[in-house]
Amino acid sequence: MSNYTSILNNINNYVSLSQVEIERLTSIIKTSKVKKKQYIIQPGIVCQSRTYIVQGAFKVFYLDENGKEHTVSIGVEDWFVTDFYSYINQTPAMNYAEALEDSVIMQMRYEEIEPLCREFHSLSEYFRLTTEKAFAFSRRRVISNISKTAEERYDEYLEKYPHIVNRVPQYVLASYLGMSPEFLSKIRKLKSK
Amino acid sequence: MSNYTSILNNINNYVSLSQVEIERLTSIIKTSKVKKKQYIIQPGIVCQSRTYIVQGAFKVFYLDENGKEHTVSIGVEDWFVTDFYSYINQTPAMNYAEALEDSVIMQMRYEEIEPLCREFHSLSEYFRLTTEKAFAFSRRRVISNISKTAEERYDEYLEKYPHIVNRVPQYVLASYLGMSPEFLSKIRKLKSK
DNA sequence: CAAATTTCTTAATCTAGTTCATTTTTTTTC
DNA sequence: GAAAAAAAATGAACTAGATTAAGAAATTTG
Repeated sequence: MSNYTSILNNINNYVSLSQVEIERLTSIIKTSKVKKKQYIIQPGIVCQSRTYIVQGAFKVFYLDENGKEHTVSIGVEDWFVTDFYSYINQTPAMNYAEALEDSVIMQMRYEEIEPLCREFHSLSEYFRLTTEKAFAFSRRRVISNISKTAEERYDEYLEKYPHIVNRVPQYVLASYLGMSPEFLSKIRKLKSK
Repeated sequence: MSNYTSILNNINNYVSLSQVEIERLTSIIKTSKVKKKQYIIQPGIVCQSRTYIVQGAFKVFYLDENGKEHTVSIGVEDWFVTDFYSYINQTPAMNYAEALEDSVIMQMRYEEIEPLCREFHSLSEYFRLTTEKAFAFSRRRVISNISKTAEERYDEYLEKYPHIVNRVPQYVLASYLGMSPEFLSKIRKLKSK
């Protein structure tokens, strides 16, 4: 039933897998459909899998002591959604991951994919290279957060992810960018003039 | 002359290297002493190496259009200092990395360590696992930045890195935490009462 | 160890961005 | 497709934190 084209193409951008590796990898991948508003990660529960988005969109967020929502990340097709802290330490998650649209995901469980990384060098390389990229990207976000104004952060996002801006609710984007939804609304109004 | 104990111990926390792997790795490691205030990374120049801190401390920062300094990261013994974005893409760096103390570092050049990662599975695993950890940590910092007050961020740092707080200039820490030095001074005064 | 330089403190003023409350618009649901 | 629910807009009042400026303390350097 499953079509692995999309994830295998992604992997192929970084390393090449042998036929055996492909078979072993796809054998542990579990494909599923997730309805909008459904959670795939929840606080208190260990994040068991690396989740690749085949189709759809997700937000990762957490609720602070005041019940206020903070968007940690936004992901669409061809991205991974994971509560990394929970996943690598195999400790209960702090965050939710919620489908923003009806989605299709492919999941690899920790107990299966980690041994596979230890077994297959190229798989290890794939995750090394992609995580290095994600890390570099995260650093850039930190830099924006500590040194740019709200408007500059919005502009930056607009330029970098024009295809995502209008796909997620505005309050989710505002929270991702570290500002109130009212303020983002104000910024947008200013721009539209 | 060089003593590799420290970096090899670090690696040993994640994977075990064979004698051959150790020899090949140490053969490409270049040890050097860096005087306080010296730069090991500079804007416009490609970040050529992964740099491991054997002894000392570094700050990574960049200067914005107004010449204002923003601390991207602070590193001490047993940490890596790298402008990751520049390193992985082998494009000119945006940041400076400057020694905060007289330091001893071990460097592995991109052209040498990357092939070694492709050759040796355990080395690839080592960098995969440590980068995953660094990434999870960076995510946490993003969360703090978007959802916590300046005081909460300081408290968090104080709890997490009590040994670093008094080792770096206060204005560097303030900038790392995304606040003005004056405001950090105010927070500290409040606490001391 | 004195002079120079760098870092830290303090206080007054200012502003980018928040909060709160209400209304309008859009989306979802039955 | 009407009613309910969720999201967005608007504006007024407020505040966390920035900026500026000047003096005090600490550190570095010859």
